[in-house]
Parts: sequence; C-alpha cells; structure tokens
Amino acid sequence: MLISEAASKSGLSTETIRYYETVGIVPRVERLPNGNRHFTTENVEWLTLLYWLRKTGMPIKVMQHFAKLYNQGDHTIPERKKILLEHQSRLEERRNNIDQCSAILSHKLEIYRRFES
Amino acid sequence: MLISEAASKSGLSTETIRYYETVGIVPRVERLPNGNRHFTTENVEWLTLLYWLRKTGMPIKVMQHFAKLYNQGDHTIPERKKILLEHQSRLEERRNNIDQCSAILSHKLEIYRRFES
DNA sequence: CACTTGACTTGGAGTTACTCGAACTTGGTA
DNA sequence: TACCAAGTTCGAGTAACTCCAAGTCAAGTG
Repeated sequence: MLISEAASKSGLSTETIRYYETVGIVPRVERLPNGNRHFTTENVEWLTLLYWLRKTGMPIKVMQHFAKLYNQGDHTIPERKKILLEHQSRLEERRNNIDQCSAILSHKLEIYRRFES
Repeated sequence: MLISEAASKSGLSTETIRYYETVGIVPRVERLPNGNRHFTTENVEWLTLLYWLRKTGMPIKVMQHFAKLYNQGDHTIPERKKILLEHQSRLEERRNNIDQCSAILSHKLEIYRRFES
C-alpha cells in the first residue's frame, strides 16, 4: 500500500512517517517503479506500535534504541522488554498526573459554580 | 519569597517561571531593591495551577487566553469555566490513550515472556 | 493530445515549549 | 578582600513535528 493508506491505518500522518524514516525508527521500505514508498502490513503494525508509544510520550531517542534492538533480532528481547516495562511505569505516572489535575480542575469548577448562581 | 522557592513550591523550574513571565501567563511580580523577583503565596498558587495544566498538556496559547481572562476579573468566569471543562475532556481522552497503550504493551510483553522461557 | 487533478517525492524553514550558557550584579561568609 | 551562591537578561540550542515550495508522475476529461 501507499503512504497515505499506511498513514490512515497506523494513525500517523504521512509527514510523520517520512520523518520517522529519516530518523531511523521506520525501515526504508521498498519503492515502486515511480519512487513511491510501498508498505506491507507488517510495516503498518510497526507504525501502529510507534504511534501508540509516541502518543503516550515515549521520546524518539528511546524509540530509536528500540528500533535498533528490533532489527538485531530475537536475542535483544530482554532489553526490549525492559524498555516497554519502563514505559509502562511512565504511563502509570502519567495517569496519576491526570487524576491529580482532574481533581484540581473539579475543585476549581466547583468554586466557579458558586459564582455563577 | 524568591524565585527558587516559588519554583520548588510550584513544581516549575526557575527558567520556566521566567519564560512564563515573558509569554505573559505569569504576572510581572514585584521586585526587591536588588532587582530580584518577589513572589507571594497567591503567585505560587497561580504557578501551581499552571504547572498542572501544562503537565497535562494544555498549550501555552490556551493558558495565555486563560490568564488574560483571569486578569479581567470575575465576569470572565463563564469563559474560564469553559476552558477548564474542555481541558477536563482532553484529560479523559488522554486517559483512554494511556489505557489503550497499556493494553498493547501488556500484550507485547506477554509475547516476549514466551520467548524468554 | 493538452490539461487538470491529486498523490507522491525531497529539502528546508517554521513552531512550540522549553532549556542551557554566557556574562553580569548582588549579598553574605571566611 | 576574595569568593561563592543565587539572582538577572539575552540569545542560542533542542525535540518532534509541521508546513511549504517545487517538482514528478499516473489517471481522467474535453
């Protein structure tokens, strides 16, 4: 499939996919005779994973490391596992932040409600 | 209090506080005779709110708008309320993203676990 | 067959929200 | 007096896109 389809399926924009290619976290996929990128479903799965990791705040540098390990084969799985576990604990932290901010907002909104009436 | 204390109490860094001043979301606080900024507890409460809003992804532009309304007095409360409500719904969205990514990670980690043994 | 439309290409500039460094002043201590 | 920590401003650097210009190419229309 072409880049636009890969984009809509993964959630990333076409610009972001090309950007990810230049920074090396997306492989240089095959090209069609006219020079257009050709994505496989496996490529799209990878893009989708990147989409979620990025969307939840994993820095590009970490993703670069992760992608490099991925390309080196199965013996890097323990280290990849470590990266994902670390990310999971950062997700938990973020959820706590959201909960805390949500509580603060509720409190603020409660105060506003009094002014309104 | 001085900027370093305001920073440690609010959670923001001294650099960020000064930056927020230049972009107009923190008032130009009083200065001591030597030119150092002097923060009141009210200032710190404002900084703390900004800290949480920012930490949970509110863009500076929105905070600029919010700060402007705040300075215009109580009659802007309905609009401020709207901003906070919008932010709350974005928080909910973010929490969903985190949950979804968390599920994906758990699945990946489960697959890795099989390789390990 | 010329033309338009739309999707693709690269390269480079612009944007957001900091973050850091240089160069300076000031206030308190040995 | 010498020094150190903490403050100041201003300007440059960074991360992760995001957009724009300028071009190519394939397909469809008059």
